[in-house]
Amino acid sequence: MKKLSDKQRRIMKYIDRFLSDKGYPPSIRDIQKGCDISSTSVVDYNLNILENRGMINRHADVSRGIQLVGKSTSSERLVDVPVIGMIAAGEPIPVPTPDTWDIAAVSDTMGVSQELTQGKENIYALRVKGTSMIDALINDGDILLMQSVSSIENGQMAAVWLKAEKEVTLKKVYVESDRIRLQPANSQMQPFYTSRDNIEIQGKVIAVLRQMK
Amino acid sequence: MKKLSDKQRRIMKYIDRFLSDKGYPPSIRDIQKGCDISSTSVVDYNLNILENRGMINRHADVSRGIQLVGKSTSSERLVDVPVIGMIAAGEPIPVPTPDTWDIAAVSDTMGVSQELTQGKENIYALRVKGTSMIDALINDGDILLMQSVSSIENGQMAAVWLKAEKEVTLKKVYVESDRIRLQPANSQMQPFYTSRDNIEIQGKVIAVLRQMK
DNA sequence: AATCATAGAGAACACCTGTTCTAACTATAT
DNA sequence: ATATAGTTAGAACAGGTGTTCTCTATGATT
Repeated sequence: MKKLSDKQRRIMKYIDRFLSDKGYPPSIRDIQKGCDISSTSVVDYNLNILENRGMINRHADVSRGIQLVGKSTSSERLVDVPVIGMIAAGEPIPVPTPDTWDIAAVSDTMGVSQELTQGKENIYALRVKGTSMIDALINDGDILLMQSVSSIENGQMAAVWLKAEKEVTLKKVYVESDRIRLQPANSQMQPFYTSRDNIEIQGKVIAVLRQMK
Repeated sequence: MKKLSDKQRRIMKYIDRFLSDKGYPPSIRDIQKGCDISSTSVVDYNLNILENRGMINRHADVSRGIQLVGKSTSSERLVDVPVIGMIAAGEPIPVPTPDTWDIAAVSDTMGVSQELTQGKENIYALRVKGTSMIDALINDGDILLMQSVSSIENGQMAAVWLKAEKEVTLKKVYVESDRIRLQPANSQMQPFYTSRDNIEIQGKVIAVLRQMK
């Protein structure tokens, strides 16, 4: 794929800015003026190239019928996730309640790109308190994106409640013939074994976010 | 504020669906057909009401010049960040070039919530290759959000190139009287000391993203 | 020098589209 | 019944807008 010309890049940029600025796409003549191009036909010419490259979609005979591909109309790329509480070693994690999913009823939410949630449903977030999950490469203050699920597949990272030990831990869960193997994310560390009825899956870990101060 | 009429609600819904469907706003006549309204003037009439109520913005004499208010802000909450390469222990990290910041010219980008970048400029992303940064609680496959800066403050996490050792490491950097202290994020681990002219700050770490499979 | 692909200029056409005007039709209150 | 405000119909106008056509310019290749 050949590189875009300078003019084509300017046009892409202009459409993008115009769109997020005004909420509707520019006309050919808007682009002409905005990018300082001499003729509408030149704009048309370059738009056709951009369409062939798959950068935009054009709708014939529709005024301002330009669509930026990949920019799936803004709001769908951002998901609001409820932050329902803390997670710490010694206490069970907060469980999502029915009105957790009603963003309007939740006090604390955070915006997350859909690339991160992969379009999954029933996502919530937890703040990590304490350094007890260092072995999962998770630090104090990190944020966990969790999915509320009834069961998980082998090898997936989950928040697991250990009944006997009365603590929650983040591990990759493997069901073996007669026991459960809990494997830390840090592969240098040893797995932990326990019985099937000592554990309770509290949620599946989708992603970890850490923000530096 | 009086309630919207049934027709006005239908129009709002139609504009919303049309917009997220096609990426550009509907014309008056699109709305007329889509909402089964008898005349363009009726559409115009109701659009004026919706504008007075602050539900939409209209731009005079601009075809498809309808803007849904409230929807425009969501795109501003998402930032597109260029992913400019890999980071591994034994090699210097890719350096942002002038056209790195031109999203249209970069092949790989990812959407990130502005809550994460805190509105900072000059943000780029790196994929982590290998497990050499376990001591910074960073795993293979993680994504680093970096900021291109000329200097950093004491205690901030940075990607540091160690000239003598010929490797890059992620540490909190402290300038002490006669030496540099590099402190791992994992507080259980020992700091590393080196001389001032053995290091080269390659970027400031803004955030870490980890996605589970 | 001749050829060809790529890019640009300018103008004109035909349709799209916002706007406006007039007239008629409700519904409610007087 | 009368008046008034709110809503609807239909048509027509003027300018916006995508498209197309012809001609020109540039630059690499033969």
